[in-house]
Amino acid sequence: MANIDDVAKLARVSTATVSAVVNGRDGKVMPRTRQRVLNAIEKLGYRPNLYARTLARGRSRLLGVIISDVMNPFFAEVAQVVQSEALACGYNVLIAATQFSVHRLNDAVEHMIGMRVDGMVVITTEMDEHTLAVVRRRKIPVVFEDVGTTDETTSNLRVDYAGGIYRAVLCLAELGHTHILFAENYPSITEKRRLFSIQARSDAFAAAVKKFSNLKSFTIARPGPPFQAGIEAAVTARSHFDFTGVVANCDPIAIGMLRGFRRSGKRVPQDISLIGFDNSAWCELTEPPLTSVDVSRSSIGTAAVEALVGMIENKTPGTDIRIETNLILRESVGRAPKESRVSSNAAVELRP
Amino acid sequence: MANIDDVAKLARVSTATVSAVVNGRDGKVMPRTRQRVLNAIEKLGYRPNLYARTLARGRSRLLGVIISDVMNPFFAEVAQVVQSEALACGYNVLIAATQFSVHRLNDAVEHMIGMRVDGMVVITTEMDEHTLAVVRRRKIPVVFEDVGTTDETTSNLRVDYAGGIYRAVLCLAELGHTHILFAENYPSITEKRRLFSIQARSDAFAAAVKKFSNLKSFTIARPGPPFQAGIEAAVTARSHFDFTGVVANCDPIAIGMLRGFRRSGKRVPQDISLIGFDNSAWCELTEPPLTSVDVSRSSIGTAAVEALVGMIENKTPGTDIRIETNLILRESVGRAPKESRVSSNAAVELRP
DNA sequence: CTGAAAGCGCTAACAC
DNA sequence: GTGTTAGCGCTTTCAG
Repeated sequence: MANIDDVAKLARVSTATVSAVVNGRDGKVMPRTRQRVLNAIEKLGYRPNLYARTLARGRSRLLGVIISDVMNPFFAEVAQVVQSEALACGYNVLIAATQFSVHRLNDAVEHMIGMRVDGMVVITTEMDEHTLAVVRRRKIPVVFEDVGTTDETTSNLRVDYAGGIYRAVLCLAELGHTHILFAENYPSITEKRRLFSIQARSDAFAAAVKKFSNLKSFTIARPGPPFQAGIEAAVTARSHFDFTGVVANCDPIAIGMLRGFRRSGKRVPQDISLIGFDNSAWCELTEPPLTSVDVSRSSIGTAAVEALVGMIENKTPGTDIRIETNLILRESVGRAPKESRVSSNAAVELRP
Repeated sequence: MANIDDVAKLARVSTATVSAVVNGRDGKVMPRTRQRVLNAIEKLGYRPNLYARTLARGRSRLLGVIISDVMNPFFAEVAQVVQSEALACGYNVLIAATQFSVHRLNDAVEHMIGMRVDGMVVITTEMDEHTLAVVRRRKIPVVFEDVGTTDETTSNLRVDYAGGIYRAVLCLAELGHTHILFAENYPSITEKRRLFSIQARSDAFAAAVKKFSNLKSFTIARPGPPFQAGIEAAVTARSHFDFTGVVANCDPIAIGMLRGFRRSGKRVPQDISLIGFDNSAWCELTEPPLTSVDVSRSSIGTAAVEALVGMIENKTPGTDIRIETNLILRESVGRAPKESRVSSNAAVELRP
């Protein structure tokens, strides 16, 4: 493949001139010369080698974004927004997915360091102290989501789970619901530990309910993938608890519950009001469309890039960045029905 | 940031030795020396500069994949599969999204050339002759989807739309449906041109129906985004055509129709059987779950990488690669109802 | 305005 | 086994 020397030779100029033309530092190049260079480039199909360029420049203007899974629309959208935002700031973006493996997280980080990224944003469900330490030590500006510490080169996105869940509960309360169920899942029978962001929602629910004196609350947790867990939760919960409002800790659970309720003859929203979490694209497609708590992916993306660029270019120290949440009203919520159902507290897996 | 010289100095060896250690060319390095080098690396936090490495090696072992949109699960999954498949073959992968813009397609291609990718797979809805020519001229191995030509360095993925649609029609016919509707959308009132892959499905439907002597078929096309178009199509179609089976040209349309039918009091599958196209994740979540034609994303990914690696490493000439499609049965299809509805052929936008 | 030349950090012969 | 060194292709002073 043709290189800068070939072009220089063909245009009968030096490589410096070619470089100037290629990088738009005109002004310093006579139009005639410039044209000769351009012709040579065209003729040879010359394209600068970006490795050589980056090496020579000593600066990558590259941002790394590490997410858990490209196929998850949440992560995909965040990556997307980071990318276009970064582009606007003159940075290119390198995307890596960990597939939820700590090992691949580590690989990704090492790769980004090798690529000399100027900064990175890590929005993953998994996290590794060691990996984190490596980044810290190098003082590479980095933005995490919901990770504890903050320092000179690390910022933190804090999603306002509490606010979102509170709004969901408030909404139900205002519609007259007094008995509210929180539905969640956990990985499997043997693995009950959950991600921080998932746990945070549980905690937020407990906290939200406390603020209302007249609310009775229940929690049901089922093992397995969220959609299945949701179906099961809907069926199980109805025979154990007395409730008319439900907050699910993610949309797939809510969608599963929608199916569970329908199959057991309960109508949403006439009999039961249902609220999901994440405001994913699915919410629009369900029947009825699902009310859900929105975590702005675009806020996450823009906030991350803003923080990153600040740390990179102005040495701004890392900060906590609050990410707002909002309740998006759709048709899955309605006034609480008049009559109440029989209550009974048998043994189901539930959380305090 | 520490470089190879720093490490060499600290370990009191030459850079060649450091390089040998870093690249696992042990055998040629005494364990003692090796250890010294490793210590130095650890102490300095040394990580090889990938740009310098690639430049020196003269080979990127990089594959580029260009898709239209990361947020679309179809593209995301293809990218995903290509990535892991490539990794298995010892290639890294660079992903770029065009957001359906020809301009960005071009940028992406230029960037990949700059990165000296060994080959690329381009699965986009948009396409540009000029861009294509640039790649051809450079003889960079490339895999396209549903693009006309094939040559020494370009292969083609051909999705078997005809087979998939045929199976859908066959399925309905076998269940006793004799009046079948094909539902599709087009960008907008002013822009009726559609993507090749979309048009191919229309054509496939027409062809499939011809194979059955007893089938009566209709087509309805509505402008706008598929989900909305689907809702509208369901409502409109029922007042104009007499049908019991529907094939939609993509899942969102089918999901929209599901809503449209429900709202107009028709039950799926009791009154109407409905089949989507793409077998997206949504199909599992609808009520009832949607029967759909599956285009194997993993086949696309693996086939693409296989073809690419063949062209790169063995100079295999480009070929056409057939991608199979399958009908995935779920609950949105059932036997045709006994009675038929009144028919009337008023003026709706339809396609031959 | 243009050219010569010194790196950027690493690899891979080729010596020793 | 280990060191020396000549590139890889581009950018960027610094002269002219």
